[in-house]
Amino acid sequence: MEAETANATDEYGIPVAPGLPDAARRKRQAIMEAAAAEFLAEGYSAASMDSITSRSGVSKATVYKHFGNKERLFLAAIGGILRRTYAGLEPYGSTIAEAGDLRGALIGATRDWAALLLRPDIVSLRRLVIGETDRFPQLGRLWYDLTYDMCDGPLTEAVAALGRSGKLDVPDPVLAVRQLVATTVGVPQLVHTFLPDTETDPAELTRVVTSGVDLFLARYATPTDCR
Amino acid sequence: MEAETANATDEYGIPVAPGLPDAARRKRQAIMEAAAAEFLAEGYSAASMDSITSRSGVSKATVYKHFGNKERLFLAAIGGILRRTYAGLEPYGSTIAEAGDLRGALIGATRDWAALLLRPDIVSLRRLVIGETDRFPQLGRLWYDLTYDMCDGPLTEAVAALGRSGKLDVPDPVLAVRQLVATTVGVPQLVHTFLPDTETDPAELTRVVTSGVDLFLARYATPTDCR
DNA sequence: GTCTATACCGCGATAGAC
DNA sequence: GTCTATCGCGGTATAGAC
Repeated sequence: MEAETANATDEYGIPVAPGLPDAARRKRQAIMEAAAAEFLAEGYSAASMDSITSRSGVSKATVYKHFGNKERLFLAAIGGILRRTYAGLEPYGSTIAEAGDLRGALIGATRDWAALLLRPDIVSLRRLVIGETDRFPQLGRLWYDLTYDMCDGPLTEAVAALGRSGKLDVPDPVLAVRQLVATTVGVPQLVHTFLPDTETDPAELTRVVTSGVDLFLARYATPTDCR
Repeated sequence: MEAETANATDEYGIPVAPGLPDAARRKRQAIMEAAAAEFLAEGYSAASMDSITSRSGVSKATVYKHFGNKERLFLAAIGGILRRTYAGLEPYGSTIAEAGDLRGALIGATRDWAALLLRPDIVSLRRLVIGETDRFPQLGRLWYDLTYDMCDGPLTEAVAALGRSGKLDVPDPVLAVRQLVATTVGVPQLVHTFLPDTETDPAELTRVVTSGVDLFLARYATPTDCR
């Protein structure tokens, strides 16, 4: 049996910090930040615990006291970044069901969401999670769930509500939202995923997202007139 | 200056085999296959040259004679798989412009393309390429170009032709095809990317792809009647 | 809890005989 | 071209003093 300090995990199997003295907490935080930078730059296997140690300014033994081994440090660092990235966000779609201008609201929400996912640091984080999904399925599941909770879920809720009130004609709200996200966010994201130096300027992003929303509405909007 | 045998590359910077004796070619092939299996299972950094050596049944020195170093072996093995995977395929979309049943042709083409990209070995290969794109941008570029040449390019050609002949109303054929691919292939692909043990049965795939094609046609098909 | 010093191993790559 | 044997480095993880 090992010390519980190094073994507490959440429902994804990602390490969490129990109650600790203040000085220890600050060091733990420094280690996590150094680890995140190293893992993002090098990937899991190529990252070195020595490098993380010197980046964080503590000794190697301290790193191992806190996290036990490299795998747990990886999960704590990347899982932490993931959580922090999404923690400050307003769930998208929460205001869409009540919006007077549905088309404008959809464009705004998907553009914001796309702008976040196209940020270079998020693109790199996403590449890392995808690349390590075979070894660390918890991270893939965490990414998927966070994305669902912050984006697809609320949007599905809103689309279903609009369906009930007759403003949209959506036989399958879940699928419809996945299509909406794919035609808006997914289109530029595919390029950024494979071509590292791609940049999408805001005007082009707006154009793509707008076209995607119009595609969505052409199929799912309730016909209002016919001339 | 090193021997040219170990340094010939194609336009992506991926090693290619020059003219070699037959026995050497067979060993080279065995090394490439062992390397592909090892890299796919372990990723680049965690893969071991010793393991590749013993898998392939030749000595380590022979591996280095043929490929020079680990990076070049990785590029040759993964680039080779990529090329071989796509080499036997009929480019999608080539028959779409002339098809009598446009909707059926689009459903067939996107379903076939999706079925290929959802194969577990292709999903793993894609994860590997994405995960190593920062370190090996040639592979990301190669994947992107192959995908374009086999799928998006021909489809764009067909859609543009259908636009010229008045059967579709597409102001931007390039964007329209990216949207079509996103709503069909991209929707199930996203799940498979992050959740390793996902399976999509053929009926569900057909349902998703059909819905995506109908979404596409709702916006871009030329209106025929209005009741 | 934190440090320094180190054990121990597997890695990529090479030398030299054949 | 191919082999066996080995080098030297950097990896994760730990022991023991404070």
